[in-house]
Amino acid sequence: MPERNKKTILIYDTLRREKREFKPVHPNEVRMYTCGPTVYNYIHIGNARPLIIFDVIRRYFEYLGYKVTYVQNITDIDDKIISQAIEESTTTEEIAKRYTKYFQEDCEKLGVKPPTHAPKATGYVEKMIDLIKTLVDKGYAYEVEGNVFFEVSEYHEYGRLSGKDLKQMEIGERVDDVIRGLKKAPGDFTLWKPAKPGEPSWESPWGRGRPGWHTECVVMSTTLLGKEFDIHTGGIDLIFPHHENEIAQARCGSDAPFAKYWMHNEFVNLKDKKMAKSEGNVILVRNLVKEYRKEAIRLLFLQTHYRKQISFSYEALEGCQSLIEKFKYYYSGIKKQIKLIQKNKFKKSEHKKPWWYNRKIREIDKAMNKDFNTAIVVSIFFYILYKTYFGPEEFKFYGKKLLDDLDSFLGILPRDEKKTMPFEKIVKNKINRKIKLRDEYRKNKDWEKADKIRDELLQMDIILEDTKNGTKWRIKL
RNA sequence: GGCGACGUAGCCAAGUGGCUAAGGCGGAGGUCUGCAAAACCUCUAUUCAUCGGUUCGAAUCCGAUCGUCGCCUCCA
Repeated sequence: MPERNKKTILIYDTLRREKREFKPVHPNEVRMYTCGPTVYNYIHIGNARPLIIFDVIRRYFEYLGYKVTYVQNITDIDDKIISQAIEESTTTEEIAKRYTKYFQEDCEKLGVKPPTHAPKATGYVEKMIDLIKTLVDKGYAYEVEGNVFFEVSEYHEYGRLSGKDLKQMEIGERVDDVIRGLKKAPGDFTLWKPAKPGEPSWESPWGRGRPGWHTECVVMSTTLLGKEFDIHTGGIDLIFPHHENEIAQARCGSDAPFAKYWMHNEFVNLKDKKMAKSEGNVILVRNLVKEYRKEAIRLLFLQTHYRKQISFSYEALEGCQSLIEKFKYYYSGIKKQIKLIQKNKFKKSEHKKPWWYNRKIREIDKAMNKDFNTAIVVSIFFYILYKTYFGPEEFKFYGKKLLDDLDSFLGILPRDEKKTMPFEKIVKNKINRKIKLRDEYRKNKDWEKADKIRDELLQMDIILEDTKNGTKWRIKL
């Protein structure tokens, strides 16, 4: 595919605070790492934003012809998992296993392509211990009573990513007083912590314990993607301390450059407050996908640039939903049109590229290559859809091709539903019987009874449309 | 207290120095229809939070003011 614009992609890099030209570490390859979930709970639509936006960016690179290796970790050992296990009176393994499954199901329901690798933290503990050992040996970390802390003042670039000056910072209130007493400086962060009796733990030079919060991402990203890889992504809240601490460990642990570009998405707000488990104002993906199509949810996020806050509202989502309904109408219309003209007079060779074909490709590239402006791409998508549907016959084929190409990374085109399930056949017959009955009433101009049937079906989310070719029905999306 | 982002129609949102300020949702009117639904056509910001400044020219640059949000603490 298009060699065309590979060299001109601009990515806003959080580290440098500017848009930088994307130059892959390995030619024609993109290696990306995203911080995945801690699996102790269901994900909400705030979590869905990075999943969707980085899925689109990943697929855009693939669309351009890059070989993409995409790694997203699963944090399956953590304080929150332990407390959730206690709450549900079960094991941490059980909790992690269950919520990993739920997470992957939710991703699928959002149309997110599975990552190339989905490593689990518990599979990399040995390597984490190695890294921590190295950091201790090099003098960047110190051990106190079974804890190992990273000594932030030893790394002179600490604070560069987040733009923080350690001296100006207020140190968190919630840090355990005991832990605080052990640290040399309040900003030092935990690399290894001793396990309490009954907690999952691993043997280490500092006694039985488990790794801190930030080491796993360093180890897994560099193991699977190399000491230097292209893009590291995550939510804006991860900049500090998580990503800052990753950089510190990676750079001090080896002379590796680590991630070349840092991308961060802005938040989803609900009533002007960020959506977060800690705020208690979450809307779960699990519930949302029952009512709304995944294409609508994706569209909602793609209509806004990823570095801008989104204020979530059902009103906006409803709007996306009805737009998806339109997409379906146009797209299946185009497919029917093509079938028809191919059956009649057209041969494949007679299909022509529309006059706007190359222009639109250029516009798409321009928008995407300028730090992934998906909002513009979506508007171009409308244009192509309308132009193809209403345009002349010879343009239909290439118009559709362009739509398919675009949708290979947007994922907003509703495809045909899955094959009919047996029980659906029964339902269909029932609906058809009702429609037949209603037709009788309509013939006799018994509008009251006819409308009653229509209302009944509407109650079941069945919308009737009286057309010249008889009554058609469709399911309310 | 330190650092950062944002404020464009009823709503979502693009545009960041120069053609009449994209696009979508919603709304209004029309065509069609038994009435609807769907579809199609038309309309829907003299103005970009406010006030100053720079400029031949600003939503776009600079300054001030007001407002909203985020990070500094587990969080996408």
